[in-house]
Amino acid sequence: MIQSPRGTRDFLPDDMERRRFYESILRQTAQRSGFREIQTPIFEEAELFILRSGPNILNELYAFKDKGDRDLALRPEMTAPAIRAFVNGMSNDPKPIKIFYFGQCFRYERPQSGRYREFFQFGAEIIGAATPETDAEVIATAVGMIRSLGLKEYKVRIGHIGVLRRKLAEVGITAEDMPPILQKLDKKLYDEAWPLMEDAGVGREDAEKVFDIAGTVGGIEVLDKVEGEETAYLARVLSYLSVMGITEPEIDLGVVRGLDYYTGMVFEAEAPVLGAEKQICGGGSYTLSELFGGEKVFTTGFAIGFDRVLLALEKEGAVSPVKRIDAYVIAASSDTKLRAFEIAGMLRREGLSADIDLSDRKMAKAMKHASSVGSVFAVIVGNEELGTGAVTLRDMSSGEQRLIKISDLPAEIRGH
RNA sequence: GCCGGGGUGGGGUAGCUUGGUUAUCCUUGGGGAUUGUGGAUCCCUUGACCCGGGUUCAAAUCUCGGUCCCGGCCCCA
Repeated sequence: MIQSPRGTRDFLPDDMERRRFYESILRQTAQRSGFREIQTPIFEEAELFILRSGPNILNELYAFKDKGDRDLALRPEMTAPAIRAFVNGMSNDPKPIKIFYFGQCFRYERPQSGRYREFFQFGAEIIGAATPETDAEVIATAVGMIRSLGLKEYKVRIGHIGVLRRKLAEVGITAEDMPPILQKLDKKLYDEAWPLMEDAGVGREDAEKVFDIAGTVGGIEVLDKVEGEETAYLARVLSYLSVMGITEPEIDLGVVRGLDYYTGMVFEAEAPVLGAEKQICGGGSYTLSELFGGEKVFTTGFAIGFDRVLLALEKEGAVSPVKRIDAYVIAASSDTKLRAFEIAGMLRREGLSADIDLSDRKMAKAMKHASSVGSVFAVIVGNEELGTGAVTLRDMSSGEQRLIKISDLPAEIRGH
């Protein structure tokens, strides 16, 4: 037996129905805010991702050479492809540009709860604007999505990449020393950040001030405690969010995000029901286009980990509606089979979903099948009824059945 | 890359410690009891020890390696 490759999954009909249901919620939510969908290739030149994330990501990339000796890679994320597509094909579109995308990404990592080698991301970007309004719009969209999916428990934290960086620079940390320190501060591991800072020549008193900022968490009022244009900016973002009814985000000035192309506001969302891999959404404002040969354009965007959100919803006991077919057509005897197929074809042309017995089963078996595939009605095509131009329509949940003229059948089924 | 727990029909499981008859039970699938009516019951039936090496007269059971799954660390664009 051949199994699906490590870290990948088959999505069977029940899974797919559920996934498509939530996908369409995400699409509708994005469209409601004026975002339009794009689709980019599943593989790209490996260079694209190296430009974005540095050469180290090659280790976690599904990279390969094609027959033309091109260095390609399955996409590990979709922000870089989206910005590449913008540079290539949308750079002269009226700004700001609002786009969204959904699709699978691939990372060569150790699978664990909520982490797969093939996983699905939903993301959105606003390209060509750098204002508190833009950032608020993006956060509002992200939160709107999480809400419309029906997730009950989640946390949203908003920070600003500039606050900590400026403070660290002020106390004498060089740009090269900053990343490992920021990483510790992001996790609020001050004990581990301190030795690094000490080595870089920072005094204890200055370090405490840095920890203070990294630990600034709470409502809009905590912004008053930290001076600077960044906190004033965040206050404006929050006020826009507030009037749109988005009140759940907290301020967390310790939010750092991994990469240094972020330029300002950053935010994250997590679902506590998930274990170690609980982050469900991440985003912020950045510039990337200049790396890909375009002009520098400010962008704010986010990506939602679709699989994780679904996992969280499942843990919360959310149920998605089950799709049913309208009618299962059953020939009462073999000499009415042609008429049964004729009726099934007619129902389908009328836009109804109709299934029909394909093997020579007895009626009881066919009825059982109709029941197990979740058909709303059974249409019994037998000689007795056909004589008067009618069939028997059976409501599968109540068991009631009536004689219905074939010409009235679509209306009867639709009217249910 | 590291640590721990696992893998028995399509799904869920018993058996494994203490090696030994035809590998248990539930469910699902197929057929029948029911000759024009499903969800109940009964009967029949298909179907499994992750892969490979080792120990042994004998391995689902012990052992080693691989592989995959689950949880965690690291990482997380």
